[in-house]
Amino acid sequence: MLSFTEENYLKALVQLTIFEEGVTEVGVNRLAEYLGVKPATVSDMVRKLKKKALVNYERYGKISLTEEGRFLGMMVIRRHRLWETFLQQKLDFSWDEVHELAEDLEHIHSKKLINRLDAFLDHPEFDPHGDAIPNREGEILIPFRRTLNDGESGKRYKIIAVKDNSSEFLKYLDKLGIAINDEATIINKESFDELITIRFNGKERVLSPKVTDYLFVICASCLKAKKCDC
Amino acid sequence: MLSFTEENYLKALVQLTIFEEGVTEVGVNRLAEYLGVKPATVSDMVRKLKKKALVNYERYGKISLTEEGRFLGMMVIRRHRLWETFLQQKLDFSWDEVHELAEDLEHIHSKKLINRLDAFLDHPEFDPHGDAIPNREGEILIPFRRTLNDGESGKRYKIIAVKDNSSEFLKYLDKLGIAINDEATIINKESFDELITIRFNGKERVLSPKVTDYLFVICASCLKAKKCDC
DNA sequence: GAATTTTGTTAGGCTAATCTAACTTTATAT
DNA sequence: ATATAAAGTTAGATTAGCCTAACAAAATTC
Ligand SMILES: [Mn+2]
Ligand SMILES: [Mn+2]
Ligand SMILES: [Mn+2]
Ligand SMILES: [Mn+2]
Repeated sequence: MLSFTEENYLKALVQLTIFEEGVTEVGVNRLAEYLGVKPATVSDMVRKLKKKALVNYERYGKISLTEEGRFLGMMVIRRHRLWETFLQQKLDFSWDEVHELAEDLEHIHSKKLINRLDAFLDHPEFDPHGDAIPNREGEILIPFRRTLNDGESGKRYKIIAVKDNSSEFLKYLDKLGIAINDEATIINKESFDELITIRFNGKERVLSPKVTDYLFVICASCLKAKKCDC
Repeated sequence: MLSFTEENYLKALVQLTIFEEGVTEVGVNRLAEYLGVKPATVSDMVRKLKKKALVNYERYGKISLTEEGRFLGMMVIRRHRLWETFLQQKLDFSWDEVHELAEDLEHIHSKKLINRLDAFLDHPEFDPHGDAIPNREGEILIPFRRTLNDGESGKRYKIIAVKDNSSEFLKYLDKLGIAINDEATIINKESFDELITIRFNGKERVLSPKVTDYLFVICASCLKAKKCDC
């Protein structure tokens, strides 16, 4: 059985080497920074995870997940996102509150519990932040995700997920009236300061890159494909 | 903030000094036995809890809870019993499965979460084992509880709670067809081997003291009083 | 009231997860 | 191709929670 801490290392590795576009391995320093610990600590832990066959790693080399490590990391994320969905849908928490609570709940291990929870929620596909929920095999839909900042003027986009789950960011979106599944048209793109003006639900808003860089979108014409290369 | 372990010590102390009839303090050995650790370990931990003003204790003396310690211990039990109720009512777990899972869930700290859960469940009074759920002030109904083994032949009793939450015991009750809130009449009490025969719901069962000692009852004539001295 | 048993404490050690400080290896830039 | 910078490792310390073994105090028994 994995400890709390070991699970958090695996989860971090999934985030950094699978969800991060085009990266399949990370260094000790990057992982340490991500987890908020010192490189020395990661150095030790990674040796331990290697002994358990959860990561690939050689002295002074890069770290990547093994099949088993990837699966276990995905399970942590599955639990996290299912609990977030439960908290929002059944206990009426707002989307900026659920992440914190799920950080603890994700470490409750029972397989049966999490599958019952999944059924109770009617097998949700996405969590409150628009992130896909891995299935019980650890498989997940990882779409090519572009941000609103990459969008073109005049085109229409659907907001499918947020890249930042922090309470501050999510509350700001609430204030702007922006929510997952909203469709917005870019009516202006200022190249000087990267300000983007969008129109949606009859409203008009000016957004800075601090927002547009953290909103994942799909262009309206690719909606069915759940993938957008155009 | 209390650790997992500290919370388990406080919970154990509530069980031993508040729920156990007529006991207000315990020794190091008893607590160690209850928690499944060595006395030396308890000796250390109790000094730590005293420094945090959660227990009253002097070297070579008995251990009891302070006001604060009692409250925090009660909160652990409140969370435990609310989660048990959730698991049974919403996720369809059976009463012999919920205790194990609640052992982990009880350590999730958010006050808001537990109060939302309470509301979601419609403020239940009792958990799946018939145990009263402490309210948010840490208050609890502690009825005078007698077991079926103390009952008299010919009288009618309602089964209100079980004293043992183990899966084995609860499954045996399922097999006998005995459930919380059943009403049964004692039709025979054998003084030689303490076997008790009851009739309930048209069935008749012979019970050993291993069962009758672990079923809390109230006599049918005192049902409204929720307390039974007769 | 002394001997024995029970109960509780202390000293010293272990493991997991963290740190700091000193060091080594690898990468980058002249 | 060196020098410098960046990345990674190691040694030694700390804290929480546990252990065993030796000891001390308190309670019981004779
Ligand atoms: Mn989250
Ligand atoms: Mn999420
Ligand atoms: Mn229980
Ligand atoms: Mn219970």
